[in-house]
Amino acid sequence: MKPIIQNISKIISLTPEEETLFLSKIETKYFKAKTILLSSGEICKEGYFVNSGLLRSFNINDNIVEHVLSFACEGWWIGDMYSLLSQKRGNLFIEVLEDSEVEVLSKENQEQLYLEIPKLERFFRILIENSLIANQERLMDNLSLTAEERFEKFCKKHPTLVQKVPQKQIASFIGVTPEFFSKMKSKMLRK
Amino acid sequence: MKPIIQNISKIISLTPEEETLFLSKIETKYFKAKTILLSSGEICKEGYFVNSGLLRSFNINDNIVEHVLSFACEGWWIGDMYSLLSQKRGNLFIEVLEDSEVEVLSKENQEQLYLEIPKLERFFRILIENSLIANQERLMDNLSLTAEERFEKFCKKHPTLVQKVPQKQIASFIGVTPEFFSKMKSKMLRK
DNA sequence: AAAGTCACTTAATGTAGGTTAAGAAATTAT
DNA sequence: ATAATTTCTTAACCTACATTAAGTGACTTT
Repeated sequence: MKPIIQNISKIISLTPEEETLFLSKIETKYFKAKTILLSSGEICKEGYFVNSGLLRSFNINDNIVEHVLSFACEGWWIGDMYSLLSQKRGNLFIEVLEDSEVEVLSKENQEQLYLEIPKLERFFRILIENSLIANQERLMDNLSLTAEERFEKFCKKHPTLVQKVPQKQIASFIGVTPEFFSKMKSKMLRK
Repeated sequence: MKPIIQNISKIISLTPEEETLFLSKIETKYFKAKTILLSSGEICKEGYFVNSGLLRSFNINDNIVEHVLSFACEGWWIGDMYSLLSQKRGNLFIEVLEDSEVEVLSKENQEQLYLEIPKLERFFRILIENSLIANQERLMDNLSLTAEERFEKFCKKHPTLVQKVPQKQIASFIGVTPEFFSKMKSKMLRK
C-alpha cells in the first residue's frame, strides 16, 4: 500500500474505489536535492507528501537571514498553507534537502477531492488540527524556553532529523544563529 | 441572526433545519470578568465562541511567568486545541477578561454535529486552517522581528484589542516582560 | 475613606544570544 | 586530485531584552 494511503487510513477509511480515485489525483515525482519547489513571491499551487527524502520550508528576512518554518521527512506533508489557501503570493520557499520521492497534490485536485470524497474534509481537518497544535506548542516554547531547552526538545521529538539536517538549519528552526548554536552545542557536550 | 450562525455562514451555508440543529447543540452562557473557564492540568471539554466581551488563553511557566497564547473577542473562537482534541490534560488556562456572552460547544456535541452535519467538517477545517496560518506567521515574526516591530504589527492587526487588553498582557503576547514593554512604549512615543 | 491589591513606570545592573571576523573542516564541482 | 564553495568552530565584542527593586497611580474591597 502506498505510504500516502496508509497516512490517510490512520484517520479515515477509504473504499477501494475512493483509494483509486484519490491516487488518480496525485502525482508521484522525484526531486534532486537543492531543487526549489516554491519561491517567495510565488503562488503555491500544490501540497507535498514525502515518500522518502527530506524537504523544508523557510522564509528569508531582509534578503539575508533564513528562518526554517518546518521540515518534512517520510510520511509528512508540507506546503505554504497561507498561499495555498488564499492563492495569493506567499513568502515561503520550499526546498528539497535530500533526493526525494514526493506525492504532489494540486490545489485544484484537492478541491475536487473534497467534493468527490467528503470524508477527506475530515482527514485534512484532523491533519491541520495536529499541525496547529504542534505550532502552538512551538510558539509557546519560543516564548518560555531557552535555546538549549528548545534544542533538547527538538532532539527528543525528531531524533532522525537531528542526524540528517545541516546544523545551521536546526539552529534556524529553534531560532538562534549558527554561531551561537555551535557555541551552545559544544557547551552542552562539555557537561 | 445569531453571531455564531453568521460566523459559520461566511464559510458554508446551512439549511434552516441544520441551523436549528446546530443551535440546539450549543449553550449561551454569561461569565463575569476573571472567571477561569479552564485551568492547566484539566481536560478541555468545550470550545467557546465569543458573542461579546473578551477571553484569553495562556500558560504559566515554572508557576510564575504567564504567556498569552491568544485573545478572543467578538466573533472569535477559543479553546485548548491540544486538550480538546486529545482529551488529555492540557497546560492552558482560559480566562474571561471582561464580562462576556459566550456560546459553549462541548466536545461531545461537536463530534455529534460532525456526523449529523458533515458540512461542518469543512467549516472547522477552514477555521483551523486560518488559525494555523495566523500561528505560523506569528511564529516567524517571533523569529525575525524585534519586539517593537511585533508590537506595531499587533496594533495594526488588532486595533480594538490594543484598547481593551491590559498592557502587561500585550507584552506577554508579543513575548517581552511588562517592564521592557513599558520602556519600549515610552521610547516609541518619544519619536 | 482607608487599606490593600494590581497595573504601570523608571532605573541600575545582568545575560542570553547576536555580530563580526577569521580559520578549519567538510562537501561539491571541475 | 584540486579548486571552490559551503558548513562549522572559536573568540572578541555588542545589544536587545531580562531581572531586581523601588516608587506612583488606579482600582477593589471593606
